[in-house]
Amino acid sequence: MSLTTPDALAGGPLTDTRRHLLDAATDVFAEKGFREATIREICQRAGANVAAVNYHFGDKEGLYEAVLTACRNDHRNPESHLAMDSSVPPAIRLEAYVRWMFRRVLALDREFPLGQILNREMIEPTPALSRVVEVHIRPEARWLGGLMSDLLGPGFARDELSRATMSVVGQILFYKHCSSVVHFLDETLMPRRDDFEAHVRHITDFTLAATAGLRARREAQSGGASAPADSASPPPFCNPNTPT
Amino acid sequence: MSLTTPDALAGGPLTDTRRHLLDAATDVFAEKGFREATIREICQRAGANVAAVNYHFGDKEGLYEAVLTACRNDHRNPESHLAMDSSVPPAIRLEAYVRWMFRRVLALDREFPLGQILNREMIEPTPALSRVVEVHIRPEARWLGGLMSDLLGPGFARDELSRATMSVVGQILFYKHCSSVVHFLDETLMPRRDDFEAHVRHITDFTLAATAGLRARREAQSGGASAPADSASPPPFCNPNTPT
DNA sequence: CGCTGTTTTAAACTGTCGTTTGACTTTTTG
DNA sequence: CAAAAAGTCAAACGACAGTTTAAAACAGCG
Repeated sequence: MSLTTPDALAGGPLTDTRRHLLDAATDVFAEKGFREATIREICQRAGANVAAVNYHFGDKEGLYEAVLTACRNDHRNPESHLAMDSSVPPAIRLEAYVRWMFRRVLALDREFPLGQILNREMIEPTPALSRVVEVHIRPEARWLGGLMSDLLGPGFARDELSRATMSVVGQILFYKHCSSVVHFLDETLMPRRDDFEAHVRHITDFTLAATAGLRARREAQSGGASAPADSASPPPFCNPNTPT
Repeated sequence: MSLTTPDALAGGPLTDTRRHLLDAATDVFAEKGFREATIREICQRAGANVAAVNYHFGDKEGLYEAVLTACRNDHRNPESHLAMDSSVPPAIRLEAYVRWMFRRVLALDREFPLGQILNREMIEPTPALSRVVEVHIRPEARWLGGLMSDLLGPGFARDELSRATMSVVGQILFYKHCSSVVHFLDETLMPRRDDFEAHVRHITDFTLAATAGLRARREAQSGGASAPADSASPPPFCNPNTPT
């Protein structure tokens, strides 16, 4: 299996064509997904030969993995910092998170293609799904689960917490995964730059109203009854292979 | 352009091979989507020759459209009737609708492939998207918008109503569009037959708590202020081309 | 039976995409 | 400087998918 390729799997030196290929591949994979992206288009955008991908990265999958390795999540975003700041009230953190994720999902910031690649990976998973989940999705899901726990208060089981978390991201991802249908139904329904904040406020308010209502009901129910041992149950979205 | 095909666009007589092709194509399109479905597999399942599709339906798109024409929505479902019954309280109708849509989305009933085809059409639209939206999606969206209006009460503008409606279907569709990620994150989170009702109840409760909270806030706000002319604004998800 | 129109069939055609090849050029290095 | 290694390039290969073709099989009917 020792091919002529120099360092197909390792990072290797970032020569010019390597960089150009990585940049072009990042854009094309984000725009079209792994399957619909063609090596020919990537090489054309990179100004390289068709054989360059196989030479530098082994094959198409190797290039895709290299793109995933090169992409870093956008944690320098101020919304991200606000959402992560545990000294901020949960309602404010939720709004900051919704705004942050919504921006990434809708690709309102052009210079951040990882969000698009993650979306593609959800709809049409590739062999790199496990890495994508462990590196990018699971940490964020666990964090959001903690925030939802703060909003809902005690007395909720692990799966109830998980479902509430998924209700939040479901509202956001809907606009990405169903964008063609939404656009066709009524193009004014699709978030634009001028009404983006109204969408953020709706999803935040909808979620806050829901959690407040569920919390009030749970507190009224467990007024005298014994609450389930929630603090003993593991937090949601744990890695089952990492028993930490 | 007069080909040798008998009645490529019209329905034509339902000979044996036609029926077998339609049945096989329905299954394959539902399982793999338009793009990944291959004519060769459809013909193999139908026990027909590869040229049969082009002879009977013109091309792959013609077969797809014929499948869409042959598929009818499942309005004989008891949950559908309960949801549509305007004499039933809105909260009950919402729960019935969530159960109905969830079952279609998750394909818990094997004998109803249209739901899968609709899902594929959202993620990867084909030229048949406009027909699919007008025939199947828009009527249901408008109906659900009316139900959300009942839940939210007066005083909500058209786009607020639309966003609330999309918050509901977003929660449901999430499990379909992100099934691979959810399965990988924690396979116990994916709805199964034994905890399906718990998911239905969560989405229903989450939505009911949200609408109740938003309604209470709106009623408190517009205690003395003038409410916007909501009854004059058109209902959500109207067809902009049909000014009825 | 023989003719006609319809349906079926095996095979080939066309285009695309990932990959490989072998010659050529550039860079590194002893 | 010259040999070796690394990189580039045009061209082709092999697989696959949608479509077409032309001959064969079949049906109805005088």
